[in-house]
Amino acid sequence: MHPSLLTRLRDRDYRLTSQRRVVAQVLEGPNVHMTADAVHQAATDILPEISRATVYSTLNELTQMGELRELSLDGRSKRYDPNVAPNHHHLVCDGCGQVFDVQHEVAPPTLTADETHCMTLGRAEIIYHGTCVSCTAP
Amino acid sequence: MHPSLLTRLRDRDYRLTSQRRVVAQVLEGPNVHMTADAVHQAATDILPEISRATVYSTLNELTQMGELRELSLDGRSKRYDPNVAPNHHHLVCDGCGQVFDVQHEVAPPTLTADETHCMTLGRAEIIYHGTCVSCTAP
DNA sequence: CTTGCTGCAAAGCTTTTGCATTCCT
DNA sequence: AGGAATGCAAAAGCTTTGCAGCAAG
Repeated sequence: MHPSLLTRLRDRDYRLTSQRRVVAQVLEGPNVHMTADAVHQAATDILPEISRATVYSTLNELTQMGELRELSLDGRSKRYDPNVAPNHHHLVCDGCGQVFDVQHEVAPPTLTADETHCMTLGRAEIIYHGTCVSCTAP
Repeated sequence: MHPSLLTRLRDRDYRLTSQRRVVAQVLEGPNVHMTADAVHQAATDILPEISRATVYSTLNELTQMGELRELSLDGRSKRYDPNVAPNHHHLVCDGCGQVFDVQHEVAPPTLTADETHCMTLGRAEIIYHGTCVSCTAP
């Protein structure tokens, strides 16, 4: 099992203010893919005076540090994933936007030399699109 | 070779007004992944009085019809791809946002029964992240 | 005549920014 | 005290919407 987000942050030299701790706390757990707004709402329940700007800037810092992964799944708002394991992908309901983790053993097909267009390659993510049961019947 | 977007639209019963024709024209060609704003700008060069709202609504309709694919690659603005072939994926520069097509022979790994979470599966898209040559050296 | 498309402007949602204040060592 | 983090409010970027006018069958 991988260490939790909060544990990882303590192990780095990252100043854990109460606001930052609450943001990390809210993002803790498996299969968590919250929008910035959802994080702010959940954080507000614990720490009522936390501001939107702080939530946004914390999310951006953690993403920058590699402790969160930013997901652009639907063109609306970004989602934040505390699971940064490799070969970890997503299944999205195109109806309601709900997200499930998909953990594979194998990596996606590699690119041939001319397919890379001289770019330095980073990770490859797979987005599986689908429709969940609630969104099927109208 | 697949028929072009404009050809496909003519073959359906889609009313081709001058505005819609210009939008389709601008999106014609290989390796095209424009934002709505880019489409509007390019369209304005041809048809100066075309409005933003019309461009947006046309893009949404064509996406709905399955003639365009909406790409959420970077959490900023959506991009529109006239190439709707299967096993067609994307390589994105995380620096400048430029996009290249990637055409594979094989499909991504399939999901096991419990991985689908009872969802009806649609397409699977792979996003390869990387850094292009211009974005490498600071 | 009737339906649908367009343009304009306004509103909506998400995210970022500037600046004064507060917090923490 | 001094540097960093926070909150507030304003601004910025992207997209949708309501409505009046126009075009086309």
